[in-house]
Amino acid sequence: MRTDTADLTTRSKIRDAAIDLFGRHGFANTTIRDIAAAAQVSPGLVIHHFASKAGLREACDRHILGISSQRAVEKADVASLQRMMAEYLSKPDTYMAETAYIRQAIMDDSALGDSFFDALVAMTEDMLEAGIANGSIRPIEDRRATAVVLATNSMGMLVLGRHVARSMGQVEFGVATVNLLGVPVVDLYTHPLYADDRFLVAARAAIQTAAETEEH
Amino acid sequence: MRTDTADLTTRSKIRDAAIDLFGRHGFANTTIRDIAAAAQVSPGLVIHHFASKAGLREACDRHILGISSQRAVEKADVASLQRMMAEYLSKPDTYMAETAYIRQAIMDDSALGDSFFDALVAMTEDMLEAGIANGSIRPIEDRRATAVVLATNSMGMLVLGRHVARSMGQVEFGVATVNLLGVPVVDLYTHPLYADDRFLVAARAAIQTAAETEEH
DNA sequence: GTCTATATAATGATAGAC
DNA sequence: GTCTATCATTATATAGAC
Repeated sequence: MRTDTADLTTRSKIRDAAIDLFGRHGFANTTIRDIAAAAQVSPGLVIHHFASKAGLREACDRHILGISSQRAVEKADVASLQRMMAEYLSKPDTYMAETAYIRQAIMDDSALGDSFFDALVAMTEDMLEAGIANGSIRPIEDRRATAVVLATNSMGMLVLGRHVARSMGQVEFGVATVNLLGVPVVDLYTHPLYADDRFLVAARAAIQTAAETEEH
Repeated sequence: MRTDTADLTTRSKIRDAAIDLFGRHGFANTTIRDIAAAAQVSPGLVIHHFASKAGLREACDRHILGISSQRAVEKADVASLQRMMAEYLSKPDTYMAETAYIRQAIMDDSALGDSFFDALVAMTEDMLEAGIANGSIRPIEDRRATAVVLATNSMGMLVLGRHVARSMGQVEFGVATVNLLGVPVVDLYTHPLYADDRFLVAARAAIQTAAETEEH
């Protein structure tokens, strides 16, 4: 029981087909002909509506940014993040194309990808501050850098989804993969990986040395 | 004082130019003409040596795989990994093209990218086992899944390097970025992020629920 | 708004001279 | 081995009919 694209305007039908194909195969590997075929219109009509392939991409970017920032209005705390995560995973069809498109935008040199990553870092930093304030998260020295690392870890899971799934013996990244990795991920943030601080001491020393070498 | 490409055969000069451009702009965004121009030869000669663009890519893949597996002969323990890391970071020019190429291979649907990621996971799992055995790493329940998560975190930093650098106010990912993030990364593996295990308990419960819903 | 037909450009690949 | 010239294909984009 899906609404599909029956009630959409032709313009948005083309745009949605483009989002789907750009997200699955990347911008460079997708042709206007592919998009026209998927939207069941002529190639000329695609240009008629969006002027150029670049214009079509911009329209896709704007649309994705719109529906996402609309969703980001919700509070950015851990609980709502988990709710969003669950929502995403429970309705793959709805969010799959959107997620894949964002993934490609982050891998390409795209302004949309930049703003998404930046937003994730900002959100992570806020959650860090809030968590430290309410005692659920340990006080962190370098909160900015830690937020960047945490955001990178999250986004890396999305970008590398194909590899992650394969490594866990799955055909594609999905609910099953998350069920396999969810606990190990949280476990790594709950119990230290290293038995003692020898690696941290070594890292501090290495960077100290690097800094001194830098300034002679 | 660089050796540059003066003493290389024309064939390898073309191949190196291809590795550079494929790594920087991706396979689909690089034309044979671009490569020919970079190698200062005619487009026809590129085809003469490699038969097709796909053939050229295979040659690049083989070459990268060759020099990397040659390097992987070295012991895969934490110390030599850190030495390799330092080596990479101290000689950017030498390894930059290679690293960028591997990064693209991992983002593309490429057999080379697959084997690299798989190798990283295997190496990580070995280091996990060894570290647990010698007491430097805490005993881990699901070692496979944890190795996948750790490998994803590492690889994510490489794939998302551009974003990481930008988030830390740098123009490109390099030694300076690593100096900023090295300690926070190791710190996260040394001290738990969460103050208690409430999130772990919640994650276990959520996955338990998901599993029960699955089987009704 | 939508289509067909076509112009124009870029690209991968071929052929043959040197 | 290397180049120039060219082909064949594919792509974006335009023009004009309906």
